[in-house]
Amino acid sequence: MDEFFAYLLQFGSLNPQQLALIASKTTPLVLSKDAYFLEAGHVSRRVGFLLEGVLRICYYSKQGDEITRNFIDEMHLTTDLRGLEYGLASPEYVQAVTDCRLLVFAKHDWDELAHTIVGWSEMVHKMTSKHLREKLARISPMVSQDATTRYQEFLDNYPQLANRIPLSYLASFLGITPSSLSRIRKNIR
Amino acid sequence: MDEFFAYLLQFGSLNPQQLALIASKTTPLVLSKDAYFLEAGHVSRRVGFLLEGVLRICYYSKQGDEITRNFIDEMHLTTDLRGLEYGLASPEYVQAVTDCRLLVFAKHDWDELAHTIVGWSEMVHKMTSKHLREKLARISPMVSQDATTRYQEFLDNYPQLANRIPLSYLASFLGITPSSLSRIRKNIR
DNA sequence: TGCGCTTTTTGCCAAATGGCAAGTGCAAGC
DNA sequence: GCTTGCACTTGCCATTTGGCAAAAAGCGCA
Repeated sequence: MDEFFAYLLQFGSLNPQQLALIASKTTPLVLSKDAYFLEAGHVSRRVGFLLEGVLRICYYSKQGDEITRNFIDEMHLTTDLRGLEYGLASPEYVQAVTDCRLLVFAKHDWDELAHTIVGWSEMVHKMTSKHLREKLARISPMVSQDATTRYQEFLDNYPQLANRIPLSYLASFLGITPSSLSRIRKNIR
Repeated sequence: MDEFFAYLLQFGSLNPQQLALIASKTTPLVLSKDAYFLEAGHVSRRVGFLLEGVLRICYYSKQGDEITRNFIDEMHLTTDLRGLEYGLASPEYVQAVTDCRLLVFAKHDWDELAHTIVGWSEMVHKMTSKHLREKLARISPMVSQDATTRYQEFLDNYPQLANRIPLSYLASFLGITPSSLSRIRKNIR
């Protein structure tokens, strides 16, 4: 829980009462490897904070290929804004890559905090936009880089992740085939 | 100005007085082709709404190559959130690809609207997150697609843009060389 | 331990893309 | 009409990456 408080306090100040209120709205959730936190076609009505483990976001392309679009690692929030803000079904899956522990808010509680905690929606705004900006900043350069550079940047961005993720997921995230990633790894050694 | 009002009203309701107040804070700005709306190293303290023309966001890679990261077309906002929200210098340029007409807010006025118009910061939040989510949704698939598919998706996403943008900028945006884009165009014909 | 399954590595060849340089086309200015 | 500059196209060849299949390695489980 302390880790979650530390995360929140990046985005504004909260007194102990407020932190306690926030904590009282969370439910612990354990996901086994390969279990889904969110399935495509469903409306996400919750917000998760990942205490331990790795999640991935994936979808199926028109050609039917499964594509891993993003990884979520410890101490980050995960939700589907389409569901949370607009009540729309998610086109993507959120799946546990390893066993995971999360703290989960129901949408209702998450939204209600805005009425109880002054500045809460401001903080949520900052979390959302920081999160989106960081994703964008990581993905944008990938378009103009070759596969080896993309892999090395991934290692820089997520040093603690590479050895916990199956090669096939990582290859898909990098936009290359598993064979190519395997060869790239060999060349780097 | 009506186009700008229509844009704003996507994100919440505003009465005529409020619209008039907002309008009174804008300054028209004309940019000639190739002029900069924002230069790397500077702190952006304004928000622009593009009435006419095309802008691009670009930067220089470590290798010194100029890379076009994004295009902004009519009826969209442009700013640098690092400057606006955190007072940080922009690492990127915002340059006019064609002659442009904009409406511009000074940061001070933009922020002040939050005190005068109930729900303004909420609206700004929605604009920001919608904008970021859309960019992300367009860029993400590009990583896993081949160059031809990326080009065709670009045509779908920005049908009115392709013929107004120099081939070299578009190639850079797509992460390929101008020669390759030229060949792709030939193959599609 | 040994079996069956999945994941990763490797080899072989084809296709896509890059690098570079020369050629073409078009528009502005003289 | 000619020249000049710039953007785009094309040709040639090297490199990267993909597709496919087989081999090897890892892993759970009886």
